[in-house]
Amino acid sequence: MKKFSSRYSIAVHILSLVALSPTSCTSEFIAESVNTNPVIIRRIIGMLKKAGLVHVRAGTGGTNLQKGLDEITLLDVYRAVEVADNGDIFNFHDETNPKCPVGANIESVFRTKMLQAQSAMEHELAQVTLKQLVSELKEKTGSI
Amino acid sequence: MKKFSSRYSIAVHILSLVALSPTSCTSEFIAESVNTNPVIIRRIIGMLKKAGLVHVRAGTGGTNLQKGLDEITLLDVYRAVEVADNGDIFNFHDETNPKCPVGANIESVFRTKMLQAQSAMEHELAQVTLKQLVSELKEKTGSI
DNA sequence: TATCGTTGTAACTATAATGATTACATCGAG
DNA sequence: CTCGATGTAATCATTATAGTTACAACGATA
Repeated sequence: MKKFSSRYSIAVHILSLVALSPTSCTSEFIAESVNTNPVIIRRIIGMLKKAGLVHVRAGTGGTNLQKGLDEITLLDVYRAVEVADNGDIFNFHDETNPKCPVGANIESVFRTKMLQAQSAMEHELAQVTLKQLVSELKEKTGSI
Repeated sequence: MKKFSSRYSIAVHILSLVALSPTSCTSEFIAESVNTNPVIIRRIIGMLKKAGLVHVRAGTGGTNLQKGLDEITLLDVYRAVEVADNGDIFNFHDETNPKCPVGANIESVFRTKMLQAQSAMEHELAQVTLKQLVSELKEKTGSI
């Protein structure tokens, strides 16, 4: 089955690194920690920038948080890099047969349930701030 | 972003149709309601069969529920047609740099949060039985 | 037993998202 | 002006999905 892209985990990685790093974070530097290509990093940073989560110094280089660590939740990051047009994570088979009573009405009934499930997931993501995450990260690493 | 496949909505459609239809449901018949190819239907029915949700009469044709309507939840259907190997819906960027304190530990911290979010979603799906869904469907259609 | 409709699958195609990479224009401090 | 960094387009390989054709196997029944 298709999962969420790894963009999300990379985005969280980037933000954690930016939060913890005393030095300026270039895409090259971040790419080394993530172990991927700098362009991948720049693309994701572009999304985070568009969402107002980070500020990037073009030309001279370097990324910084634009909000406090406790003002950014995992839901914010999720929405910045994963969410499609309408935000739904479930697909529906369009164009069911309108002549069939089931085909004509199943989608709206099913969609309601799916939106509830998605809300539950997003609610959970909204509970976790980057501050918490980074704090747990610090515990794991001892200190940085 | 990539969403869940429409297999899930088709699977629910199939089960609702089988539950409501007084006549035997062939893949041809179901395909007409869903408005797709019979092979698509047979493929999904194959997954539902493997999960023990339906019984199929090969040769003579026709699909029936193998459990009571109130014994099948949306989570059961979800797992039958959508769940990958380990069941996780989130991807992680593997092979982060182990020399970087963040790269070495971010995944395990992040994964914990993601599994909580996924659990919340699945818990919501587990609350809805096909019986409820079909009952709401009946209300919508007046009667079938 | 032979027939006929149905299921179960394999094989193939088109489409789309992802992740990686190269290339290059643009930015901005020194 | 120069140099390093960002922003972004273009390309490629890989993978999942959805649809389609084709056909073997099944099983009731005439």
